[in-house]
Parts: sequence; C-alpha cells; structure tokens
Amino acid sequence: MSDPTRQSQTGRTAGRVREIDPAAIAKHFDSAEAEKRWDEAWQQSGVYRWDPIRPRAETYVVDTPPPTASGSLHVGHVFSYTQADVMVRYKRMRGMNIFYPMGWDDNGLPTERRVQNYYHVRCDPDQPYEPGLVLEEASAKVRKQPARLISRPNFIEACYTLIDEDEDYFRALWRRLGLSVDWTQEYQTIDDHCRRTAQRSFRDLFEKGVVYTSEAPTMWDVDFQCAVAQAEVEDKPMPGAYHRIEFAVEGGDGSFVIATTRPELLGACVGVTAHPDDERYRAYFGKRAITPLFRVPVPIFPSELADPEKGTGVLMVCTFGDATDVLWWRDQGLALRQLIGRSGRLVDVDFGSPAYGSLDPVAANRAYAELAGKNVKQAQQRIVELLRDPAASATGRGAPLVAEPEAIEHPVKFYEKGDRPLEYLPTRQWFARLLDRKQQLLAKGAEVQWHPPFMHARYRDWTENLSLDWCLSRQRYFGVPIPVWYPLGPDQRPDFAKAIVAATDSMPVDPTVDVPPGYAAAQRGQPGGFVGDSDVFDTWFTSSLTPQISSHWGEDPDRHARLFPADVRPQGHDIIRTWAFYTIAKALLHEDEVPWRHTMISGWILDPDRKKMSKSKGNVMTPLPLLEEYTADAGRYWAASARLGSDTAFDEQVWKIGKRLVTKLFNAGKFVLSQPGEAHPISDELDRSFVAELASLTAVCTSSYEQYDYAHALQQTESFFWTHFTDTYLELSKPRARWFADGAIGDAAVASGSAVATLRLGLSVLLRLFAPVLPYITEEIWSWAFAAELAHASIHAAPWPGASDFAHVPAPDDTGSFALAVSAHAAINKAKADAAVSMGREVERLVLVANPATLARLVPVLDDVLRAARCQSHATAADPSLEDGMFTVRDAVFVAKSEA
RNA sequence: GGGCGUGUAGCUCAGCUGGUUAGAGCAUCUCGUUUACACCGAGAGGGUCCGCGGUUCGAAUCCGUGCACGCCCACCA
Repeated sequence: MSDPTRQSQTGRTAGRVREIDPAAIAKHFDSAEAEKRWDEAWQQSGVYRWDPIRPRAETYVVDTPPPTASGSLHVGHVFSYTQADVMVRYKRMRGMNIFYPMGWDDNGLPTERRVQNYYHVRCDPDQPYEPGLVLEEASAKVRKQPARLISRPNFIEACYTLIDEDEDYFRALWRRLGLSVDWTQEYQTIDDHCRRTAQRSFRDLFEKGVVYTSEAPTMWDVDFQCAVAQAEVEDKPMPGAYHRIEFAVEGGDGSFVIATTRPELLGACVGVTAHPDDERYRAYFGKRAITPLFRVPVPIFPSELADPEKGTGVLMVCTFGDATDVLWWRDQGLALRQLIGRSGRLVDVDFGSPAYGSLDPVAANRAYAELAGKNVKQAQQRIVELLRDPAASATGRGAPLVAEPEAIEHPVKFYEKGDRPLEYLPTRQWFARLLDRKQQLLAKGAEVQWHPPFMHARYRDWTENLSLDWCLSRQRYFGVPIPVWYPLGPDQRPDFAKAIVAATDSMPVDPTVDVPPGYAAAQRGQPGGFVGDSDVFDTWFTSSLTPQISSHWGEDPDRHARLFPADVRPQGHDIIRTWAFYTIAKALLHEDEVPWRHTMISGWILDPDRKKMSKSKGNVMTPLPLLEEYTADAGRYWAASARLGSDTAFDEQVWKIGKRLVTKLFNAGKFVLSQPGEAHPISDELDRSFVAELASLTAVCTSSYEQYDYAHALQQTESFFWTHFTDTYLELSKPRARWFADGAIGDAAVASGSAVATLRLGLSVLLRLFAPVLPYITEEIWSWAFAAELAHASIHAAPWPGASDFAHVPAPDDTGSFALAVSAHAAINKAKADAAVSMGREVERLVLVANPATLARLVPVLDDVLRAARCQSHATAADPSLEDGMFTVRDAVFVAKSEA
C-alpha cells in the first residue's frame, strides 16, 4: 500500500486531469459534518489498524499513555495526545505498520475518590455484599448526610460502572480529535489481562528475588490509611514552630534544651543526638537523657547528620518524626515507641512497660492520657500546655518549655493527593529492590532517546538520588490484588517468610476470595490454614507495564517479539520520575531491556497567566467547545505549534489561526482541483523552480519529523503554503492555468498543462505535509480528486512526499528563478499599494528596475510575473546600485477603473 | 543548596552547526472587492535580540558572568 514504486505521479497521468466542479462544493468547510463523516470512514476502512503479519522492522509501536478517565478532561489532553498522534501519522505515511493502542488507567485512588464523591459512598470491607445494588448520582440533599457504607464488591462494581461512562466521554474526544488509534487494541489497567500481566510481573520479580516483604517504617497517609512511595511524595511549605524543651542528663549532671517542631512526639523520643564536634554537647555523648513529662531515659549519641546551626544543635530522635529519625533508629538500634496510629491519632501505650521504661510511670501515663486518642494537631496543642507546668520538668528547674514557640515555615512531606502530612509508621509492605540497581537503571535511561534531550537529566537526577526501594503495596480496594497468601501457624499468625505466590496459570487471582494451591476454602483464617494478602499494587506497578500489556508478554511470545520494546513513549514531564522511571525499571528487571527506544515529553498547558491549569484553581479549559468553534484540525494545529517539552500558555489566538489555515486550504484546494487541463509535463521555468522549492521544503520537513520536531515541520509547511503557494505561485500561474479553458492549443496548451500539473503536484505534496497535523481537511480535499488519481483512498495511507514525487520534474535552469519571480511580483504589488489601486487593476505600463544581472536572470519567468500583475506593457531599467534579487517599479500607469 | 529550561516587536513565538539591513502571525495604521478565499488580498510603522565582559573580520547565535522568570530535586530537629 505504501510501496513508493506503485505510486502514480501527478503530471504524468495521461490525458485530462480529473477536475472537480467547484459549484458542487460547499462555500465553507463544514467541519463538524466532515469530522463525523471521516471518523466513521476511517473506522470502517481500518486505515489505522495494526497488521500483525508485517515484520518488526516495518512496525512502529506506540506506548500510548492510558489516561485516567475519572480525571477531569481539559485542553492539556488535546495538547499532548495530538503531539503524539502527529508523529504517529508521519510514521504511518512513511509506510510504517503502526501499533497505536489506547488504554485506560482506572486503577486506584482517582477512581475511588470519584466514586465516593459521585455516589456519596464509602467502602467498608465489613459490609455484606448486596447483589444488584444500583447506585445513583448523589443529590445535594443526600450529600448532606453521612456517606453510605457499601461492601468492597459493591464498591468495585460502582467503580466499573463509572469508569465505563468516563471512558465513553474520553473516547468521544479522542475520536473527534482524530487520534489515529487502533481501537481494536484497547485495554483497561483493571481488566483481566492487565491484572494477569501485573501479577505475572510480581511473580517474575519474586522468583528473581527482586521483591521482598518487610515490616519497616514507611511513609503513610493517615487519611487514606495507605502506604506511599517516594515518587508520590511532595514537599509543601507549612507553618510550624520550634519548641524549646529542656531535657535532663541522667545522674543529675546537667541539662540541655532541644528544639523540635513536633513536641507531640516527645513520648516517642528514643534518643538524643548532636554533632560529634559540637563542644556544647560533647560531654554528654554516651550518657542518657531524661525526657521531661514522661521521664524516660534515652541514649545521647553523636551524629554527623546533626547540624549545629539548626535549632539548638541538639535534637530528639523519635519514632518517627522524619526520614532521618528512621536512619538513626536503624543505625543506633534504638527502641520503637510508636505513638501515632494508622488513623493519625495517638494510640494507647503504657509508659511503665519495658518498651517505654519511664522512671515515673504513674505521672507519665497520667500525662499521656491527656494525649491518647487525639490527632497530631490536638495532641501538639495539649502537650505544649502540659510542658508549661514546672512539675513536668526532668530537671526540677521549672517548666520544660523554656521559651515561647518560635514560628517558622518549613517544608513538610505530603502524599501528592493528600491533605495532611505523611507519618512514618512501621507497617508490613512489599518492596522492589531498586537501590542496588541504580547503575543499570541509569544505563537503560541513557539508551533511550529523549525528546527533547534535556529531559533525560530529570530521569538521571531522580535515579541518582533515589533513597528508598519501591514500596509496591497499597491499602486500597480498587486495584490489582497482590497475588499472595501466607500460611497461618497454630497461633493463627501469618508466616510472611513463606509467602505463597499464585501460579501464573491461575492469574488473575484475588487472594481474599481465591484459595491457594494445597488448601481448602474452609482453612481461610484457621490455625494451620492460610490468609490472603488484602493489599493491592501501587497503580504504577501496573501502568509501568503498558509496553508488556500491549505486547502480551508471557502469553504470546510472537506478538511480544513484534511489539517489545516499543518505539516511542509519549508522556508528560511531570511523570518522568514515576511512569517513565518505573517502566524503565520493569523492562530492566524482567528482560534487561529498554521499554522503548524514544520518548517524547510534552509540556504542560498553562492558563494565560502562566499558572498551571487545575480543577481547584477553576482555570481549566474544556476542549469540546473549542473544537466546536474552531474545528478539530485547528485544535491540532495549536497543539502541533508547540515544541516538545516546553510549557505553553493557552492562547486561543492560535486556534483562530489554525481555523484560518483550514479555510485557506479548503479554498486553495477547491481552486487547484477545479482547473481543467491536459496533463502535460512540468516544463516551464517558473514551474520547475517552484517544484525545486517544494522539494527542498519536503526535505526540511522530513528531517524535522525524523528528529521529532513536528513543530518546525508545521511552521515551515505553513509558511511555504501561505507565502509561496497561495500568495505567489497560485497568482503567478493562474493566467496560464486558465488558457486551457480558453481553448489553448500548441505551445500555449503545453504551458497551461505545465501550470495545472504543477498546481496539482504542489497541492498534493502540501496536503500530505499537512496531513499529520490536519487530518480532516487534508483528507477532505484529497478525496475530491487525488484519492482516485493517485490510487490511495486515504491521504493517511498515502506515501510521505519524497524524491519520487519530484523525479519526473526537470531541475530549473536557475534555482533562483522562483525567488526572483516572488521579488518582482512583490515590487509590482507595492507599486499598486502605493498608488492605492486594487491588486487586480490592469497596468498600462511600468518600468521594472533591478541590477543588470538580476534583470537578465528574470527573463525566463518575467512573462508569468507580468501576466499575473495584468501588465499590458513594460520596460526595464538597469540600476547597478540595487542588490542582487531586488526590484523596484517606476513610472507605473494604471488603466482607469471604469475601463478595466 | 544542586540541576534543567526560558528571556527576541505591544502579545504569542520562529530564527539549524556564527555571515548582508533580525523574521512570522496576531494587534495597530493605510489601501483594495480580484470569478479559490472579505473566514480575503496588498502595503506600512514597530526591536539596545535581558545586562556586562570575552572570542572573532563578523555574535540573537559561541564562551564567561550577572539579573529575571519557570520547573525538577534536595532541605523537615
């Protein structure tokens, strides 16, 4: 189909060209009608269908980003998905067999949240399943009441219902936008196939010893009650305060004051540290401090990580205030005094127990009773009051709080979707070992070609600075279950070291429902029986497998070989550290491969004030009204005008320009294809020099696209189309093109045929250069004549323009001829503008001035210039002072309007 | 604190490996209806290419440096 040797050539076709009847074509382009019609035609003809038979080398595989359909739809989606589609369309026209799937990322929190809000429900795993439960969108009245509690299976059903609706909406947008997706290759990250792929991935990593489970302090969101990975954490500046609290040194020899922003963790204090060189505290190293209020002795140790400049230079180590606390706790083998529970409230503890070892358990427990059950904020408030009481002192020298809290602003870690600061809680989680593979991760990242290249730095920086293994498990409901069971001992305690991973052929499994091999269902939860892991995977665990999901890794080796690694991953720069990183990690861990050879990184759409668009700011633009007003092609034009990787302020003006271009193409197409003519070879100097310009434009566009620089190709094509084609060549060749209709014979017929053939070649090439960006209008015009004439039913399956389009056109005698004609034409235009006459006004006579060499070179195209200007007679004058290629006009006399 | 990017006309942006007088579109102004297009055409005005220093016959472009803006990462006592 795309074999260039089978391509017929405009201008070579024998006999009359197939012209259209301009009257049969609407005055204006009805974009809405055309978009609907062509979308249907494309789906029917299957132009975007992947051919599973063609070899890998001819295949271009796209690892499409699966959108979160439950998220809000805005112009940013149009932006980045169009940029990818433009590249895909180019590759398709280059003859590549395109694999371009669409997935939906339904897993996880965004969907759960949307279901909770939409139906005003909460998932409660203890509720019984209600078969056939039908939920409705919650009314304002219902929303005022407490959310309805529904069972986990009901909740998951509700998720499925809603994502189906959301996906329909997205699908409609993608179709409207003209994304050349192969809709037979669709997946949902929650469907059986994806769950199987994710669980298979886990099993493979388990067998390779890459994943492990451990109970360790993990970042924890107290609202979602869920573990969080390093990649999902962001810092927010928060107001806080230094609280200066006096500790005693055991044995009565001294005291010191620590500064802390988290006084509520005083009861969780397990140590005290200062810099080894800090003279103020050197004497205390090796001794024990006594905490005020709770009177617990804790070791005092030196640490390089303590900053003498910060606070008072000495600080309390708690389980756990921050990441450094976790480090110290591990390195020093400190006690574990976990005060903060999973819900973010302080749990009950006994300060008299050996784990706490208070010297005055009664007083400690009395104080702590004031805090237990409170959340962090409330506890902080209360403990500050308690610390103002001199009786709480560990030194007996007055209130432990030695100064009023000093307000500061400091960065605090949040889950990116969370509302309250993260806590570190010791919980059992599954992890993937990444820290010991940094070098390989960096090497794979360097193997990928990043577009633009500087985006590679983000990947590199993130990988180099990685400090935690990947926490894979999440305490959520709507996700892919971790396919693991644990044997229960006689005491009903799970043996985590003997995890039973589901067999590949049983996947997908839900361990909370399915039974592990060798056990009976009745043994669930029984002594000597088993228990299923109730957690699900981090959503990235599944979405990092999109290349393998598409290639049917582990299921269809032939397909996998044809589709993996993919050729290109389009995505946003905000998810380099997550999606790109984890995808590279997975490909490395499973097969020691890169997941794709190229990645194209789109920028963001900012609002006109250069602020990021977000739902909460209320500055989100929805795309459909824009597409209605300006056409889908115009929206694509806007998206394709922006270079990869650069954030772009939304500018409706660009949509307007896009629409103007569409209209112009429509009109130019109508004109060119309505010229009748004998299809003579392209012979005239003007025509040949125009074709030479066209060929060089084509070469520029091709090389730009090869570098993923679609924006440059578009800009060049647009500028050529407007200035060289419509403003100039069309005008210059128009008189000759019309000769045929006037019954020209002999040389005139040849000259006329040359013009018509050139117009058609120009249009055909320009349409194809525009086709990746403007699929609708180009297809529309293509269908008028070229589809039959050039034997490619769809422009999107037509070959990308190249040497074979120009091979039959002889080179011009002077490659500068066209530029000279443009320049001379412009000089006459200026004379008309200066005289305030219309461009169509006939010229009785004029004098064309240029330097002698330029005048001589102009001769072969002079007639075309003069005819286009409606010039009855002329003279030339030499002015050696003028630069090469420059013209001016003198003594122009115009035919009076009434006569004309 | 580390890294990346950006800075060109009133606005949005092109200007590749250095090469005459720096470009486009929009906006402004003037003129013009011409059988593809008034959803149009022709023309004009408008710039210390962020500052400073350097390399060079020649710098928007290369080097150094400073400034401004944006982003990523680190910084949580």
